[in-house]
Amino acid sequence: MTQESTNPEAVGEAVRVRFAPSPTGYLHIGGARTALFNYLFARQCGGTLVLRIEDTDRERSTPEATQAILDGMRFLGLDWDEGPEVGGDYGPYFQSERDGLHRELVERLLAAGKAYHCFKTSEELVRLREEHRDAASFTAAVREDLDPAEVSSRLAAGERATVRFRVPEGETVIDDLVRGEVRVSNSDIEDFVIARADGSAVYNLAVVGDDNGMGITHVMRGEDHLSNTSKQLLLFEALGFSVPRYAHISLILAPGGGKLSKRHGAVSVTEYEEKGYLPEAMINFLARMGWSYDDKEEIFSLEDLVEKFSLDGVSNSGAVYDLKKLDHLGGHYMRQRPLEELVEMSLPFLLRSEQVQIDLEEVVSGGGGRERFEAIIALEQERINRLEELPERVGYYFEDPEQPDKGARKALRKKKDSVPLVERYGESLTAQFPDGWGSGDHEILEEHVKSFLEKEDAGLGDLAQPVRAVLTGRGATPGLFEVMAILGMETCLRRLGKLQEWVDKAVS
RNA sequence: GGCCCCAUCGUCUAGUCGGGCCUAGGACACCGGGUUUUCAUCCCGGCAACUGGGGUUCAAAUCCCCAUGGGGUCACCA
Repeated sequence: MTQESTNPEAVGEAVRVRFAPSPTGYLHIGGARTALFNYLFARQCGGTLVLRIEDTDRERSTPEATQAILDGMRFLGLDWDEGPEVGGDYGPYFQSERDGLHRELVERLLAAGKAYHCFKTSEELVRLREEHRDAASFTAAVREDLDPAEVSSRLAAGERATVRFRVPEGETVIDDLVRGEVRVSNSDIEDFVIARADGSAVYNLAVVGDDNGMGITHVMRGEDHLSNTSKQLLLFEALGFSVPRYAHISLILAPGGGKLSKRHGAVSVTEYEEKGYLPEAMINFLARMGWSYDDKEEIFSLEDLVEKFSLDGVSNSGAVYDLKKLDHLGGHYMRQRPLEELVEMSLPFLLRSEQVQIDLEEVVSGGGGRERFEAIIALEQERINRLEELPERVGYYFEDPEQPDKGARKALRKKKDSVPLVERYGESLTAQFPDGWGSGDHEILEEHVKSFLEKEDAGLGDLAQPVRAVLTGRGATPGLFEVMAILGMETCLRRLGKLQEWVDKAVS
């Protein structure tokens, strides 16, 4: 078994790969990873990424799903060279529009005697399957050498017939780029249907026709297609087409093991987008599921991946996805993003929230509200993993907290004797800052508190803990003085005034 | 059930092709500790794996076989 290099030079032709989702739902994270791998492979070797929509399941395919898939790809930053909305020389790129092409192929196979009409009704087929457990005997039962004249007369009489491929004897070998040689005895492959009674092509034939028609050189797809591959190979040979290279990627498994489904939470790229995960985090996460570079690096940008991706690094065992890891990457990239961009991205998440009042106009126009808003985001930037976390964390900047949370109550109980100290602190603030302070003045506040505590001969903990609790209603927040700076003096003093009341409540 | 794929820490994985450098490396999670006004970040440390059994060999996580386990697939769906 020779595992050639995945280097396109060794292949001797321009690489053309495809991502071929069927638009029956949103872009699944497994599909997204397949798309990513195809994208990386194409970009790395200067090849072409084709996006083909396999919408031949008329019952389940929807335009909405197609749109969702395109949106998902764009969110991730995976652009395609040929396909919907961009066109190309190998179109059409919707499989349903290639029906004529597929029918021609069926005719060719029929004419060459490599396929035949099957008049068995579905009831008969159900029975045959029960009687014939294995492919070989099923084929023997279903395959009948009808007289051509009889076939045409029955067809002319309006009898319904599918077209089946006549599977030849022998063995089919898949030379898979990640799995090596996979051998399947043809006797394990039944004479499968390639055209429905209405003449339209069934999946395997359509794929072969399209992959060939689109000049695809490498087919990279999920392992669930491995069993289709032998059938497709048979078709390629029967049609005299040159066979593409194959690479079957292992599936992404649900946390408990097993196939990923809606039960396991978010499985569509759209859902992750809505949760506010950054696309670069998704890309990094997806790439590391089933692919690795070495024994050190974990962080990869899309650009890094284009450079470093290799089929050699693709593992052949299934990968259970771990949301904790995604969160970690989410936080990492959150801290990498320029503040300006985060501000823009945060807005939609915050505008949705009722407890956050943002003067959108002012933020967008860059007025004082903008400065304040940026300061808030800057503080949260290093603490969140996804944008969705924002609204519930920043409520206290916009409304006085009504209740202390658990951590705040604990702080209030522990420092209940600090009430007089805090009262004097409030007075000191008033005296020191007659005109208040700006949202970026935390250093001044910190200096002031130091000298205040020195005079009082008290520790910062005794003051900061209860102050944080009554100012924010929380036991944990960003640095107290940063928060106070943004809150402004008026708000701080007003909330500080409630300390005794809050302590009483917390203690009782 | 038939056929096919797979098998290293809880999870993602390096190492497996070209046996010795592996007393099995990294990351996430978890548990300690440090920094800090709390949280987060960051830093240090710890826990934790070659599925089992046979071979081959001076030597096996690495090669072979079997078992077991997991996954996929068996439509006039894609």
